[in-house]
Amino acid sequence: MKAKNNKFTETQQLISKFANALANPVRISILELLADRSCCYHGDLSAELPIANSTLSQHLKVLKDAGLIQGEINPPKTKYCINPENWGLARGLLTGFFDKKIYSYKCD
Amino acid sequence: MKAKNNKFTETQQLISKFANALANPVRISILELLADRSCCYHGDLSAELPIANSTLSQHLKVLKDAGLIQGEINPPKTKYCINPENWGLARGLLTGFFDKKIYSYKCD
DNA sequence: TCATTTATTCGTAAACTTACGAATAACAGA
DNA sequence: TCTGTTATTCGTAAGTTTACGAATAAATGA
Repeated sequence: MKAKNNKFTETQQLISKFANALANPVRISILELLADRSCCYHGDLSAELPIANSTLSQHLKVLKDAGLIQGEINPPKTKYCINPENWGLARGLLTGFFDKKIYSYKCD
Repeated sequence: MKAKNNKFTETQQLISKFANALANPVRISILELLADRSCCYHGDLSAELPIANSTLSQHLKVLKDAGLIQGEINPPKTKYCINPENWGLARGLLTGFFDKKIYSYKCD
């Protein structure tokens, strides 16, 4: 079945959704800081990153909408962490995508 | 050293660059079709994908600029294929990114 | 109650993305 | 040379992203 008829598979859409969340160096930094737990709070991240607070909130929203992180609001602070289930899903999908066999590497 | 001072590392920028190339389901489809060699030419891809030729050219350009594919022009046809070196680089970077240890999964 | 701290939302501007059809280019073959 | 085939580039429109500062919200502590 052609992509033309079905548009795109669920997997293709998920891969592109996760890739989109990773498609910005600020967000890569955020994920690294959260992953190694050197930051947990918005304020911690803000101190490390070269962007305004409001911009940071936007990036956190993108990551949250993609499901890669979760936030726990305890005003006036918000604690963030990696969402382990979706992190694993993203890893599996991306790994699977890149591990596919590439036939006939060279244009010939 | 803080990201704030250095802006971003080379690796962070590379990861986001590759992720950006993957951040669209059309481009995921293109890469899958090229990877399993069911398509090689612009025309083959065009027959499979629900977009105009000119839009396909744009997506191919994004993938080429990211280094994930290469094209060989033999007018009036153009043959495309995966760029194996950069494909391997992207796989390594993305895999490395996701394989990092996640400390203390849960917000607590 | 009022001020402080922390983070988000709002308003806005600039840049980028995605899409299309029309125009163009580049060669093969009649 | 003229025509047909294939793909790219151009021009354009609509929508999205990224960025900032100002305004707002939500609790704590004075």
